[in-house]
Amino acid sequence: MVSFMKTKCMKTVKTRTQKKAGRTKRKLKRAALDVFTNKGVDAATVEEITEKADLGKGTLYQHFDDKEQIVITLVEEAIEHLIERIRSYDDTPETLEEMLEHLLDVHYEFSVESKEEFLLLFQGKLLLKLESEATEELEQPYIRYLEEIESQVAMYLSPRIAPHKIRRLACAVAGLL
Amino acid sequence: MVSFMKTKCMKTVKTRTQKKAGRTKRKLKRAALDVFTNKGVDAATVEEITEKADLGKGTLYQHFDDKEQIVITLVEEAIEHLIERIRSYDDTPETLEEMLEHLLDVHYEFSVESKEEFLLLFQGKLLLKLESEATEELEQPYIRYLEEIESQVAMYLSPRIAPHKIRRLACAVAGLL
DNA sequence: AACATTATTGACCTTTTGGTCGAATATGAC
DNA sequence: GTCATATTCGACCAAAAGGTCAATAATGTT
Repeated sequence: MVSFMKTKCMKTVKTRTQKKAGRTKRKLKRAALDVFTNKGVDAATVEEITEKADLGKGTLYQHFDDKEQIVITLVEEAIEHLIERIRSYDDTPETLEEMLEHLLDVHYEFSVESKEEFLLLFQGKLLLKLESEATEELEQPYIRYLEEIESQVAMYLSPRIAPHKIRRLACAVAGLL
Repeated sequence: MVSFMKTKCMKTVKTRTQKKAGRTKRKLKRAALDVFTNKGVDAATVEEITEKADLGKGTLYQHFDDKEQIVITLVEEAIEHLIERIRSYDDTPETLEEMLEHLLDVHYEFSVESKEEFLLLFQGKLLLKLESEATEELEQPYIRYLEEIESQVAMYLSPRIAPHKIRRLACAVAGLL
């Protein structure tokens, strides 16, 4: 019998093994990001990743269900970082122009300061299939990201503008089209 | 003993089998382009291609050495088409501005009218590795393409401008950066 | 220290896939 | 028609890669 609760969210209370597991997971993500950006997601192999992380192959499957899951995790995190940047500005943009400038600046900065995440996000086929129908798991973060841009931009636009036009504008800003 | 020459370049003189072989090769290229743009070059399989072309697997290897060769062939052809477009303008650009406008127009048109070739060319990792050292077989057509743009643009620029700046401009025009 | 729990490992299995090859078919020369 | 040549085919092979698991090591609890 276990006699205590798993206090899931109290970050500070972490046993040593949990910390180690955390470090391992981070090492895996680092290595995976590296391999993915260098060889492409499809061409990258699980063993390359674990080898680069200096870990056994099985370890990866302790932390992620499968190869796709680690891709999804990395994409989600990268999108999260991008959105954080989008939401934080030194001084609030007053006009649509200023807002667009802000968005473009953010993307440029991101591509420089987080080059690998940037490469991961805008690698290959994914982006160009957003128009299509299937809402696969991998596409969801991209959609979240577009919606974020849309909501930011929409504030400066007349409510009469058709949603699909806003979407197009968002795509253009994101460089997805 | 064979009693006649293979007249390699006289296009019009084609035996029926040669014509059929040509059709087959074209079917393969069509199918490959299709699969590559939909699933990505790495994820695409040879059997998907031959199946889509409604041909046996071995047939592909009759016409191409291996999977990479068919990729290279398609990339080369696409680049060739792009370069053809770049070289042909209704009226010769007079200024640098007009030249740049022409180049951008061409790229846009190409992305619309030859969507699949466009997607193939600007898919994934390839483009972003041009800065690096290795002159792999696949990168050569891209370099040819950049050099074409450079030469077109250079005509309008002072000869004092550093080559690497011209290269940068070419990259920007091509959308490679 | 003794036992329980969790993390890690790498040999192993299975599926996928690039590539081969001899048989079969179609075409060309005579 | 007959033989030679070129093309096509798909069963087959070997290598690569995703994923599993029983054994091992590390950590936590009493």
